[in-house]
Amino acid sequence: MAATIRDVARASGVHVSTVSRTFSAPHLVNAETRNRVLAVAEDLGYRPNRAARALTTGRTHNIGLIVADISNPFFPPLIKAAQAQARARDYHVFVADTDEDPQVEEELIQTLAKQVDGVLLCSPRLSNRVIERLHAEVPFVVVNRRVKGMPTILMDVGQGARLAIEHLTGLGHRRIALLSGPSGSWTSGEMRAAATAMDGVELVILGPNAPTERGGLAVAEEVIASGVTGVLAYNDLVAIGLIEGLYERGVRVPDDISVVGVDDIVAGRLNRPKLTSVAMPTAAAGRMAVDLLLQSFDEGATPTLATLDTHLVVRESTDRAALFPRG
Amino acid sequence: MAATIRDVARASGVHVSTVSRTFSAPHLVNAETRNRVLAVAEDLGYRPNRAARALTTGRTHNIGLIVADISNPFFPPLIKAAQAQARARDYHVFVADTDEDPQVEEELIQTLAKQVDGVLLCSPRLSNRVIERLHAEVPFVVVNRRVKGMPTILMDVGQGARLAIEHLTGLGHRRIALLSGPSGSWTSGEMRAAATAMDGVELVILGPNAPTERGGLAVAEEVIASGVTGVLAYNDLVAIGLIEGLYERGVRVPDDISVVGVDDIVAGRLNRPKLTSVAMPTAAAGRMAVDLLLQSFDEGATPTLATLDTHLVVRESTDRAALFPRG
DNA sequence: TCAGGGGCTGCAACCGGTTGCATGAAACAT
DNA sequence: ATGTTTCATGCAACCGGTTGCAGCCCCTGA
Repeated sequence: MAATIRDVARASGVHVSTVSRTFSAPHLVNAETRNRVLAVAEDLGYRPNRAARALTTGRTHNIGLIVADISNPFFPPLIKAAQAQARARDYHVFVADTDEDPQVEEELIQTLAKQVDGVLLCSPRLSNRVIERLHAEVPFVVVNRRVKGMPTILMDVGQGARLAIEHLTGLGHRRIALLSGPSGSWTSGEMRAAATAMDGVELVILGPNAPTERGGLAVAEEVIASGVTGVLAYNDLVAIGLIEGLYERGVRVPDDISVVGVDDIVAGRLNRPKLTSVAMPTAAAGRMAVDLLLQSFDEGATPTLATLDTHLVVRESTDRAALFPRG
Repeated sequence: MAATIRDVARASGVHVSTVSRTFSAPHLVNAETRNRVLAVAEDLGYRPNRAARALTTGRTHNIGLIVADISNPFFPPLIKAAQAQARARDYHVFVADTDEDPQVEEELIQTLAKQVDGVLLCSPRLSNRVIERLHAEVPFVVVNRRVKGMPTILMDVGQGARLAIEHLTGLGHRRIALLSGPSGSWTSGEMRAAATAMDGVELVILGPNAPTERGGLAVAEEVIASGVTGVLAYNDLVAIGLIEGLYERGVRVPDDISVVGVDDIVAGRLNRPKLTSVAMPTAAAGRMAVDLLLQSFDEGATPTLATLDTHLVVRESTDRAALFPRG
């Protein structure tokens, strides 16, 4: 149905190879010929068939983007940025959602591997060992996980955690809970490492928790029982769920307990109380991940490691510690 | 690098066509041979190359999914469901985001057209005329837009709007604002049509508004000026933004003004006040859209139209109309 | 005048599958 | 014993591009 390279060749009186070169190596063809071919192609509505091109070049011009859960508001800005960047580079993006299941994640990588030139692994739940094994099948860029020998983008959530805890101690909080995330999460580990390394804080670690508002709701009881006055939650969803759970039990935020989230998602900005949160540079990470991946195709470049800064956005969910904390 | 069909053929002592048939038409090959081939294939880690297959069959086994804005929480559950369903059917999904721009939407469809077997158009902003023209290039399933001659999935937001307004009038509200959405939005038109057709309501239509919390914030002033006591917003983001805007101006929800949203996104459930909202069956729509699309490949079936019910979830953002309305 | 070289184009093999047709063997009917 | 099916497999063309190689033309320098 659609015009092929041969149609264009016939209509413009040149050989198919000339048409091919007109598109993939324009400098090799005479300007006059090139223009004629382009005109005819335009006229016929010709577009190179990517499948055919992929067959000979071995390049699909597709990339895969694997996230734990599209519904987690942390990811869409990243996906959006990655997709826009890819499009600007003439690449298309397959998005896949693992439902937080490492098993599914592995399968997805396997099936995607032959379909794409590379994969963006965002906040993977797989172990490093498995990731390294799969790396033999397809190039990766890993976001928010440190895997040796692979291009990596990290958001410095350890720094963010420190800022959050300093903020809390600055408000007089001494006993602080850290709500950790899924066990496979690098982010969670970083937060924990940063938090435990800090002085002047009694740290209570609760979790692992599901990285959802449900996870926050579920841990509210424990938070109250732990006697803390400040909480750093794995992410904003957990923070929001926690606030809800506390509220249901008559504990108020920030009056009784201060809560800090991570990710600075829109919902947190709109919530009441507005959430104090560690902002993550997700859009920048998405763009950079795509560029790093494409770059890794061209050169046999040494894998880059980029660390992006995070910062604390103070809003209404944190306040001075109560003088007489609840028992 | 990776094993090809010829490697498998050589290693199992049969012709490539037999290997091919083993995978794509198993019933045509002797059980014994088939098992041998499968064993060898397994052994070599052979996986059919989709690009090559696409070249001869004309089927890519990919589908495109186009949404206005991935960051709009309405879409992720739909995307997630569609992607899971597609995967179950051995299809992969390209997700693309148009940034609410009809121009970009058209370009995306054009470039995606050759790469996929069909496209899911979710809440398109393009005109029906353009959609019909593009339909010549690639099969569509349209979600939340009525386009003749195409498989369509509608969420009955008109019914939802009626339920919302009945709910408000039942609480004593007489003068109600409808915050309309983007001009290309079918959903917005349906809501408007349903609302204007209702008796016993003084309807004030405001907009079009951007379908974001920013859009809601921006229209707060106008809402107050209009003297309404109840509001039906284009979606939850607008509703949340509006509540924020009203709050900034000292108008409280639901005490002074009642607000109903649409979509029933998670953020709305967590917001305070928790949002009364029209719930949309997004996940079901996503699954069904995929099935309708695949179905449209096989049979030259007459395009189906499916209408999915919506329902009202009453929470805290609506209450009895104030006896002495402001204004 | 002729060798050498650069610029442009054509030729044809190739990428990894699919599929209509031919072939051959076995099974069955007559 | 012969003709007819049926079943399984091989053969080879084809999908729509890409690319190494060869050939041609024309320009340059000796």
